[in-house]
Amino acid sequence: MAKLANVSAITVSRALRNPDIVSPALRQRIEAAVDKLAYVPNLAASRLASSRSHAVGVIVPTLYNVIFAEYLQALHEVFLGSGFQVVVVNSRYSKSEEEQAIRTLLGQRVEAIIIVGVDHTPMARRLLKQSRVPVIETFELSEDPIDINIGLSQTRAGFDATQTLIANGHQKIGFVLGHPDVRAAARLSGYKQAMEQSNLAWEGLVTSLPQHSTVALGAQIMNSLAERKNIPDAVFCIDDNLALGALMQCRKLGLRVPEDISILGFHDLEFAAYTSPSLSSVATHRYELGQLSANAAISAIVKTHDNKEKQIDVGYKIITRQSTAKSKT
Amino acid sequence: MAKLANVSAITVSRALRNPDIVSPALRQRIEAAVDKLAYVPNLAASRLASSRSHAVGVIVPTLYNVIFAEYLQALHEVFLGSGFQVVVVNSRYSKSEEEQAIRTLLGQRVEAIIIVGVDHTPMARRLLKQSRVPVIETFELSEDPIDINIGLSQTRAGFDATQTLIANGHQKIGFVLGHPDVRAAARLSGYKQAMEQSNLAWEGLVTSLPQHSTVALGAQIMNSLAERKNIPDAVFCIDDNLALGALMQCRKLGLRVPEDISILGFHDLEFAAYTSPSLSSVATHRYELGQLSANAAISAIVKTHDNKEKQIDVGYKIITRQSTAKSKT
DNA sequence: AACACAAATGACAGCGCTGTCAATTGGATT
DNA sequence: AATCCAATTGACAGCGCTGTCATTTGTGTT
Repeated sequence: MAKLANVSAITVSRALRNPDIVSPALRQRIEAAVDKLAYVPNLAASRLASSRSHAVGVIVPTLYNVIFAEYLQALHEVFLGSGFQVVVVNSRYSKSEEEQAIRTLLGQRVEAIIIVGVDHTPMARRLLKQSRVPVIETFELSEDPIDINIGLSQTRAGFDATQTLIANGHQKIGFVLGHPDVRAAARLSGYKQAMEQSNLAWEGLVTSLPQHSTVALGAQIMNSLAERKNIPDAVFCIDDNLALGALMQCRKLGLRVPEDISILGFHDLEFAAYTSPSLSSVATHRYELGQLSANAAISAIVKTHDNKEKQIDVGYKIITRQSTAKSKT
Repeated sequence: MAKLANVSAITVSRALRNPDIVSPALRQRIEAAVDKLAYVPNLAASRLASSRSHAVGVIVPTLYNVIFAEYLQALHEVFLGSGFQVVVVNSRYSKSEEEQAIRTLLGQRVEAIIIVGVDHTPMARRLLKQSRVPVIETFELSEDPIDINIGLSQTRAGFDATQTLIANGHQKIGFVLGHPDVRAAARLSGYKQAMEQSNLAWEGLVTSLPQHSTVALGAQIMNSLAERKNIPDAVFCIDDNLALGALMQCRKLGLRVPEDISILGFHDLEFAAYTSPSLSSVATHRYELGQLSANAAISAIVKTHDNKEKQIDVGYKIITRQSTAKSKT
């Protein structure tokens, strides 16, 4: 900054960070100079000198899924209101990229790290632990949280959802998913537990393709499912995108939903209530998850109290709409 | 870094940045120490000392829309491969937040700024110009680019799309949108031009609600549209989410698509081809946009050649599917 | 053995801010 | 008028790296 606009560097620093403590005269001169030069302070220098980054890091597996967009939205709202910059990094569902992302964030000396998932490389865990920054693991429940853990039991959600289908009298319940990330795998495992508990077979009823869950994939899978001799009488889709694709494909194939086949989604995305027929789903509370995570991070940073809860289960809620109904058999 | 692991700081720096130029013996000692301490270099210090941030800034209006997720995906792929960190900031469709975002990014001394849109506050323009970092404005075409501009004409896209509906024999063509951001407004303006050119009235045919475009909103608008005495025989929706909601609501209302009403979306989102009936739309090339932007940024940073193109029009493509058809009248 | 040259390592200063403490200024108080 | 105190302002050093140049070491050549 051209302190050639009359004053010492430190006064400029003060005027910019806390205008009130500088006299009006100087403040005005400084503001004029700042404006004239379109001066923007070097954050790297500021961070280095103050040893505060005023930044928090967030690691998500993808930006390509609305659930994380919603979650990030909530995080942003809380953090920006508190003067923190949010640094979002995408691990692309890879543990090694996640470890890399952690290094990047720690290198920036973020003041907290919020990370989706509870499975990390051993090195990633060490980095997080030794860094001594508050760590919040989210979306899942951990047996052994690094620090704070806010999530829901994906396995129980899969189990309970399957139970509702079984309770509706379905026996041949298909499970469809794309490339199984950790949370999808947990839901699948819940499904299998529920099936086994009711002495129902699941072998041959699980359809998985390596792509990420999309409407297109849902349509494609439903299409191949329909070519079999015995079509499932209910299908539990790993997320609502798959479910929507399945729903659409059923229409094309002349399969009636829910009369011929029940369809259950997951996540209760915004559109679920507005499809035709409307889509039953399992609501996960992304927004709340984001808010709780952000607030937990902030309390941990200012550590007013370390009576902080170490683990919060935000649960889930099964939403029954038109796409699932009692079996006619 | 505990150079208490035997060597000078500068050697650690070298070993970490360019292992090849350090002897195997030292390198090993250093790696061992780094591992032991879970040492992560302070990026702020590095950036300050080297006056390189190895970061590029991206400003998007929202994370809550897949088109930007797709776009960011492409940016990430190109930049991460080139060793740049991508810093994403969300302006939430606000010009003042955008200006703030620009300050944040310039403060971090990002080496290029990629920004969605071509309308900025005067101060934002000044900041960008005086900063001397390469600036890439995208998604729209600018009359007066700050630096590089890669986009498409939203107005022409709106115009041409409307033309195809007119060419199908439709006369009462509705236009529905949520809260009109700049690009939506441009498409609307294209629609009006096309209608006027064919001597068709558009007054009373434009329905706008202040929310962001969602499936829910599309259903809601279609519902209110259907309550009128004379329902439009075609509807141009500002994006595919609205169109999907409209499509679903038509089914609920017993309106046949396209027999009773044609529906045209925008952006050609992934699901458009898989709805039932499949959705006609206007393909915008987000992925290509992202790749071109990233590559333009990289060339500008290394400025191998400044024979760089200043403006690229990536165009759009009207995709006709089942939801639009010739009018029966 | 003497020399030249490349490779490996280190010393030093400085990037642009801010924490800390000292100096100055201008009333208010007695 | 002398004293005191709060409000302003500045001096200085240092945050943890890296650019630059100097020094040391090792190898090959004649």
